[in-house]
Amino acid sequence: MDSLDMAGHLIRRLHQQSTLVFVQRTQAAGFDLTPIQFAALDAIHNQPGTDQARVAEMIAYDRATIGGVIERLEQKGWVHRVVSERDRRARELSLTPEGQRIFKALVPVVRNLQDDILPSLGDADRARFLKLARQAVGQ
Amino acid sequence: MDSLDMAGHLIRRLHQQSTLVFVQRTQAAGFDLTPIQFAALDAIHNQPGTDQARVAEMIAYDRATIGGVIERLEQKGWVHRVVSERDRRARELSLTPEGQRIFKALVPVVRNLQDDILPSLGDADRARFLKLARQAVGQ
DNA sequence: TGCAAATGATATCTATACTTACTATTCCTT
DNA sequence: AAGGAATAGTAAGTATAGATATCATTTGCA
Repeated sequence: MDSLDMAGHLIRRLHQQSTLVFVQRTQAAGFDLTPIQFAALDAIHNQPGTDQARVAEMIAYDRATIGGVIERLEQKGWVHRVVSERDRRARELSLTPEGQRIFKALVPVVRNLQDDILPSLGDADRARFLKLARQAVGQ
Repeated sequence: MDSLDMAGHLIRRLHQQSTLVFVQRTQAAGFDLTPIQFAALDAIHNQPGTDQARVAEMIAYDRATIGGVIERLEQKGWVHRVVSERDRRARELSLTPEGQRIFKALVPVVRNLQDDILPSLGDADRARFLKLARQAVGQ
């Protein structure tokens, strides 16, 4: 029995590889952010005015951790956070002009690094893998 | 462009799912440990007398974090850690009798939960996915 | 043989990631 | 309209995860 050959371990390795490639490639392009920060930017870009709980839902994240992620995006000056008038519990999120600019510049970089996350798979195998992955996460 | 449909994000979701299933299923069986703690136990079981740097290598982990993982296993009383006589920088690791017992009891539990990590894939698709994953991590 | 390079481990720092508990606010039902 | 349930967010705690720096020890080479 080899625990290193099981689903759990293989997926952990993939995640490791994925995060590493994301950070290295975006840094090489002159940016400083993590994959989850990008996912949050993307969610806010698609749904301006949304709140943290909605962002967490969209990117399949927990409510507790998203606060810190958004806070770091706010500190970078990419995200604006204001208390909602509709619901004073909630904070409405939007990209700042700087955030808009950064996000637009990031999109092609992030798109291009996807293939490098699975470098030892050919195009057909990669497409096959992604299709199965999509199915596995129920999407 | 939908960042949620890209390789990086799908892999993060898989990792999330994988960790959740591992913890839930092992807890249901009466154990309290994380996937990485199990991987470390497995490595030490396979190579008794090895040191932390070797364990980190075996399970593709970084040297800095493995110290904490092993320390928690030591606190649980599952791993014994002694300064090596060959090389006083290194600490030789081995499973305690309790650790041996726990590991043996864990093996079937961990093996059985693997399929639940990818529940929406049929047997054939799961095998296909794992083969591609193995290839992707260069194994 | 001496000393620089390499190695094992720890410490520190940042950032996920999730759980539980708590506060503030809103919703819903009677 | 009142009050309990539900929801948004934060706080605290534990555990990865990795980068970088430091310390002790060992190795290898001039």
